[in-house]
Amino acid sequence: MDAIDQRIVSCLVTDARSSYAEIGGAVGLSAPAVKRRVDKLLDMGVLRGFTAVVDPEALGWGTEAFVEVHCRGNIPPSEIRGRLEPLPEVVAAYTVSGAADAIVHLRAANIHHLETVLERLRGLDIVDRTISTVVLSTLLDRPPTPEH
Amino acid sequence: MDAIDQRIVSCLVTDARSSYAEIGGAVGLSAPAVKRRVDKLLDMGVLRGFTAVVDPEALGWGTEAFVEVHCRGNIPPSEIRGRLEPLPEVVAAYTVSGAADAIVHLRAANIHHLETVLERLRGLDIVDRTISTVVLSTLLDRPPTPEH
DNA sequence: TGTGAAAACGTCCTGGA
DNA sequence: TCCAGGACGTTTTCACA
Repeated sequence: MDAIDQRIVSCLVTDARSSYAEIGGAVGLSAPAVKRRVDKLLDMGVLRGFTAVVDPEALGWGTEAFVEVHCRGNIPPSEIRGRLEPLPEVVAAYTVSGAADAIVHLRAANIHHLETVLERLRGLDIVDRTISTVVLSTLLDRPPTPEH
Repeated sequence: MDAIDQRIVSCLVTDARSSYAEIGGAVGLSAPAVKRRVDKLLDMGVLRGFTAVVDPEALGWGTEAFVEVHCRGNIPPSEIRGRLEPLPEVVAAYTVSGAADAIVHLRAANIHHLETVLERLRGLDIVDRTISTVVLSTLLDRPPTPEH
């Protein structure tokens, strides 16, 4: 993972469908050399894959919320994960420091759908109570880059 | 935006570097037909682009936090955005309902780096106070899919 | 790591349902 | 209007130096 690898990752984060020749031109390497490095980065797990960036609004996921989840008793993270994974509206979830056991990032079609999801979340027997924060607008959303 | 478009988007979310022929095989269309639909989806803004999924740990961004930001007085969202955008450690930011003016998602190299970033955040003249929640582990992290 | 060749792919254009 | 098929230039992907 040297400086050239970092620049290759930057290129792919900017556009995952750019050709090896293009990337090579940007970093000063031939296309096969770039491919070998990309394969290695995938193998090492630095690159996990390539995905399309979609507009959630256009797909009918216009409403977002962050939910602090407080669990009953001592629930291991794997248990929380197992309960959240079947809910398609959960796009991300974290265990956190502080009073809450987890922060859950939800995406729903609208406020009504969000309410239904929150009810299902509260209905889980591991969940004691939840504190919801509805997202009004997204100010910023960008992928992490290799350079600081 | 019909059922075939949704499946094309799903394919691209799963692997943004798959070929048009591969996608065509999955959805029952020829490669040129898939390309035309992808071009249209890009044009409509449903697809915003294609990016590499990187492992933040591998890039030296091992520490994450969510920060509730409370501003002084009435600050418009565009002003908040403008102040957060220059900070590379801010990976996402939202205006939200409730007492806080914004929720900021931070990524830092380590706890010490995180502390520095929090200080810079608190140093902004628009910021009154902040409440930080450090992420201990990521339970789930997945892109939004077209189907419910 | 770069070079070169073969196979696969992207990207047009044209005909047909 | 939207799709399949074909042609041509490009890219991927290998072997070898």
